[in-house]
Amino acid sequence: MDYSLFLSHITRHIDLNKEEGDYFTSLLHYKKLKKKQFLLEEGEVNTKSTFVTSGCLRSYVIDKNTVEHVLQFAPAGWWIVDMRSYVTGSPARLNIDALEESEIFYINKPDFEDLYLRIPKFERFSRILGQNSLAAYQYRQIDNVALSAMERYRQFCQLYPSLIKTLPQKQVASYIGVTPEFLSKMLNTTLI
Amino acid sequence: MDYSLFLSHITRHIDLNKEEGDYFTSLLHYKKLKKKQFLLEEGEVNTKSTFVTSGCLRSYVIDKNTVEHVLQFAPAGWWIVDMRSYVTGSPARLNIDALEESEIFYINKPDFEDLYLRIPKFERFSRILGQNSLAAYQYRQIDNVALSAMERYRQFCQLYPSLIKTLPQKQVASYIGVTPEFLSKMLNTTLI
DNA sequence: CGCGACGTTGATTTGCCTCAACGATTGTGG
DNA sequence: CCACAATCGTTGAGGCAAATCAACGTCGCG
Repeated sequence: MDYSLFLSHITRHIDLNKEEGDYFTSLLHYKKLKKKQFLLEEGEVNTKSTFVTSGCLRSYVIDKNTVEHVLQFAPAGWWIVDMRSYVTGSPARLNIDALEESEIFYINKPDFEDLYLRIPKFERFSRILGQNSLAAYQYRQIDNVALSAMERYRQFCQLYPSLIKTLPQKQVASYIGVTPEFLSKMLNTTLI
Repeated sequence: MDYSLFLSHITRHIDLNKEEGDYFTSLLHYKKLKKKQFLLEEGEVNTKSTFVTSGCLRSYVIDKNTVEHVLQFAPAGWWIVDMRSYVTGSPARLNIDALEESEIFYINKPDFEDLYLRIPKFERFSRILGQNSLAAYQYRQIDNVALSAMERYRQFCQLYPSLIKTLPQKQVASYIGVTPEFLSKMLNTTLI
């Protein structure tokens, strides 16, 4: 099993010796997801932290008109979770599925809690990860309220230059908060 | 100086003995803010973590049409920070000011970093705080994309029953993402 | 007292949505 | 390996939620 991407992600923030690394990887579960396969469905409890090693997942809600709204894309190297459900054990509002064939590692919450006690350095790791995620969410929120649809699209292209090439346009539309029809018109009429 | 609200906030998540509590409070700076006084202005670097003990602060952006968009309210017992600026040292996009006369404690970032090394339990505290904040931001984002203006207003009333009574209506409008005129019409025409 | 901030109401505009139809591409089962 | 079904992007007509602009009454405060 290839843990290298995951371990290098961890050791960007904290140092691990061999024993600690081995203990950590012993907690990991590997899973391969087919396109459209669900990792979490609305109403279930999100009991694991998931790290993507290949492919691309997404989290999204479905509103009362059955329209999907993408909250996050998670290509290789990203975590994805319904944090409220994970922290409180309440039913998830988010769905998480695979946009293409993908590989993930996940850790069950009780194992992660043990890990904090056994190797307290992981508290630091999660603290840093949480702060970075929070920074991203704050700024996404700012963009959503302060920018026009076209500006949000440009922002998205800047932020995820690699995703823009592979993602179906309707997924991008859902992420930036417009209909696929509108995004299409926007891209084909705005010549500037 | 009254540290009780702050300390009880901390000890909800981690235990502190007297010595640890004393060291922690020795890092705190007290400040009283007048109404409309700024704690952070766009372009500055957010170098401190701020905890509110009385009154109410807000963070907001100003878009290119000079319209304010409120990202967060911070009444007593809440933290407030431009996390991207705090983490990376980049110029802040957020403004933070006081909606009324308020009291805060802040900790400078280098002191907080030392605190993590001196009392590693604070890594755990910040990890838990970060996860809770992340949960809140994810769900706010969901509400913003999946709910109508009226539903967002109701959601706000549920979430901040105490704020709704004291806050000027235009601040609430800005938070839920509509103009003050529209919120007024919405509340006076919808009889249901 | 007088000024500025706030809430309200009306007339008008607009950014984006809805619905519908169509061609191009992808993928899948017979 | 082909045929058919999905899925996707595009385009047009029409509609609606919310914004903009403007005017006015009220209140709190310096």
